[in-house]
Amino acid sequence: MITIINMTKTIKSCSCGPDCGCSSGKRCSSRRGAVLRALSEGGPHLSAEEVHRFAGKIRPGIGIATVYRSLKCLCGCGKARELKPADGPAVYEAAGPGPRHDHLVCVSCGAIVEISDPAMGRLQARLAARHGFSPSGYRLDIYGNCSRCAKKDRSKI
Amino acid sequence: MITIINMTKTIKSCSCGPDCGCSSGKRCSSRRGAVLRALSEGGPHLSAEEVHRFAGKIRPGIGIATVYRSLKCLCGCGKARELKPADGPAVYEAAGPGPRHDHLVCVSCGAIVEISDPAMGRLQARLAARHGFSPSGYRLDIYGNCSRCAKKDRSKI
DNA sequence: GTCATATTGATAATGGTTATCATTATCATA
DNA sequence: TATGATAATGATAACCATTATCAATATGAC
Repeated sequence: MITIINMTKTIKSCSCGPDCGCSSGKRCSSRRGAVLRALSEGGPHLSAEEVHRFAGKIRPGIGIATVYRSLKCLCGCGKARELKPADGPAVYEAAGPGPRHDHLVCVSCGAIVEISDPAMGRLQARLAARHGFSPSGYRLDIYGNCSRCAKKDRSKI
Repeated sequence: MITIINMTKTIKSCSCGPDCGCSSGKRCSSRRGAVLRALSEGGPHLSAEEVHRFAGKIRPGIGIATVYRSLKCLCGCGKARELKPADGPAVYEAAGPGPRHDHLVCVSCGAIVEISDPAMGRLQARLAARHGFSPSGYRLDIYGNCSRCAKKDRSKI
């Protein structure tokens, strides 16, 4: 099920900056702003739990349900992205208007390295077009061993 | 947490064919064989629940816990792959030795189209190498609207 | 200020997945 | 073939991330 953000209503004035998610036709909310700030300042990849902790420092008393709702809203309007690791809870990252990035995921130590390559965007668009698809986004995760873990493994043998 | 398949013990004889997952140093099991068969015959993308239903026809009485365990085992030894959609339960697909494929995911109707492109494998290897990564696999999901849903959207406007 | 309604926090409910445990099946060895 | 070690199994309880509910509150158009 895909949640379609309501676009029929537009806010005329906004007191919490242009980044709180309210530009998508929702009411302006200081909590959503706190969630977005937590997302962009708290680290590259935060679980909902971690976002909750961090947002609680910015806006004390914020509830975990609100964090989940805000994350969903922010993902819906493109200001955040959700990543689902093979195990553990979903993690989130702020998604600015800049170039998007992909992930190298180390299966040994769990490290996630963000990478960016323009060729990937081109290839993805080409693949989609070939199948009559109108792409809105993509996600590339490369699994393997990071250099440190690969070295560790070699020394064990 | 990564589950490392025990490789210290090797089975000398196997009565259920080379595809049951036991070649990874585990005991041979007819249920695991049934899960793998369900996976390859039941459809391109099955949830654990669906695998359970299908495997139950092959090997009646198989438990849901066994299905989860078998799926994990098969994923661990490369005979299956786990996909985590943005919502809903994880789905699984058989992963033969043939060329791997990527996914076009329609965000309107939920359809998943499998695509395959050798350029993707090359690009992925290049990206990993650039960061000292030893890649073991990757996953590319492209989100957007399939041709039918895109057409439907246009007719609405 | 007033009204309609989106948002919120607390918390119960949900549901996919995993852990537990007693029993059974598998396989190497004698 | 019998035996012992132990992996696999089924039933089900437990886990836990996420969602639904609901009454109270905050927001924004007028």
